[in-house]
Amino acid sequence: MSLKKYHHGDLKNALIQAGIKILAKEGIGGLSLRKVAQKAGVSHSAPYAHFPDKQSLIAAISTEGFKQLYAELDIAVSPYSNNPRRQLAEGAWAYVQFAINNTDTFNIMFSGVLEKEKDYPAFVEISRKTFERVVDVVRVCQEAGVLRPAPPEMMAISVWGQLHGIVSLMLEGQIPHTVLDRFSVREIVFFALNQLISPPQ
Amino acid sequence: MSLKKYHHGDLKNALIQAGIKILAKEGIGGLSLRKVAQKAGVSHSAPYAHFPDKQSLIAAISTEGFKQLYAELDIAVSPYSNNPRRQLAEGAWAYVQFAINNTDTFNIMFSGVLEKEKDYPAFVEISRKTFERVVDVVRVCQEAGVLRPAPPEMMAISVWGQLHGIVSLMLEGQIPHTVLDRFSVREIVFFALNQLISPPQ
DNA sequence: GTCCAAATCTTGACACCGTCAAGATATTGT
DNA sequence: ACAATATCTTGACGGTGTCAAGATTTGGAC
Repeated sequence: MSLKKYHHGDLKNALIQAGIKILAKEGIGGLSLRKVAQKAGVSHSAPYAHFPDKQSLIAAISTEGFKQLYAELDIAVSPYSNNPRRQLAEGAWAYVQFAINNTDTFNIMFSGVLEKEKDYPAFVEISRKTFERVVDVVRVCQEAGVLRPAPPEMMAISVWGQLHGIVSLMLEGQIPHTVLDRFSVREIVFFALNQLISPPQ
Repeated sequence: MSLKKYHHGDLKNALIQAGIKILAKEGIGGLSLRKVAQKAGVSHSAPYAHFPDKQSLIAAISTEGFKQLYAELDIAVSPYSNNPRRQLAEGAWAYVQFAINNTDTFNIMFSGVLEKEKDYPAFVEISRKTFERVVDVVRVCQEAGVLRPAPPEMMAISVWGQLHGIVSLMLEGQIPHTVLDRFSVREIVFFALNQLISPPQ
């Protein structure tokens, strides 16, 4: 945590950043501890001073991804705190954008690459916090009649699940091109979201 | 394709079956070509006579998974061809059951493990066929007024995405236990699905 | 039936990987 | 100043995907 440099400086963060870059450039398959170490300019087993194993580095990268996702959701949503419908739409679109613009990070966060998430408190915490944020938006929407009355967590899972499912299938190439030729991603996403939303007025 | 045995017998299928077993027992992390070869009783590079690389074996396993998923969907849906609402419900639940009962196969099929799906025609074909089946069910539901009028492919993506997203988040441990304590998986799934369905009558 | 080309499988090697042990080096607290 | 600790290096281990070379089996042409 100190700003002062010793052997390397803040190697722990350097490793995380190197990992994020490699992930973005070469995908999950190209992400190895040894490559991360090399990119940070240290020997192949230097990372073991900061991470007990590869899973732990992956957990740190995933946690960073969640922090970024949370931040982007917050930025998208905050300006419209008095317009629940708009807030939901902007948040939803921000989620989709994040997934598309950070495919591999998104995959590492949500695709079973991290095997025992509950072992990593920071990951659990930011993931819980993100879900709470979604629940809050959903609750406001319900109070404004934009979403139907129901337990807000339940409705939040419907909304989040809807977005998450569609964008996952899209990234996986499971949406046939016969569909993608006729409709834009935006149309698909908002058509689905609108199924959950009560008609205006 | 011949039923006759030569060196091993139908090694290609034996490798796929061995892979499926290892996948179910040890997860994706435990799936290696060498282990698959050993389980099939051949040397470590025998698989290269049938699969150009590991991705290709994974594609074959994924394809097998899709065939099973298609079969289970079909079995669940067929008995109710004159009851669209029931058909949708049974199909949806079958999808969720498949994901829960075959976590790792499901992950290999949908979680970016297979990197260039379009290179594997059999995979593309069964995946397309499965989507078409969903579209058919959706279309019937629309004609019966169970689902709202819209381009059927669009509505199919909404339904499939909804289910896929919820079950993915669940498998990933992203649904907080505070929610899982209060609601069963069945309640969560059908609450979400009901958001998409027009009220009866 | 014989023989040859192709398919199938084995052996051995290579570079890369995650991980660990032993030791070197720098930092921190006393 | 020194001892305890954190950090990093070197070197090793078994496991991995992949390839090349060669052995073995098969199926078809004659």
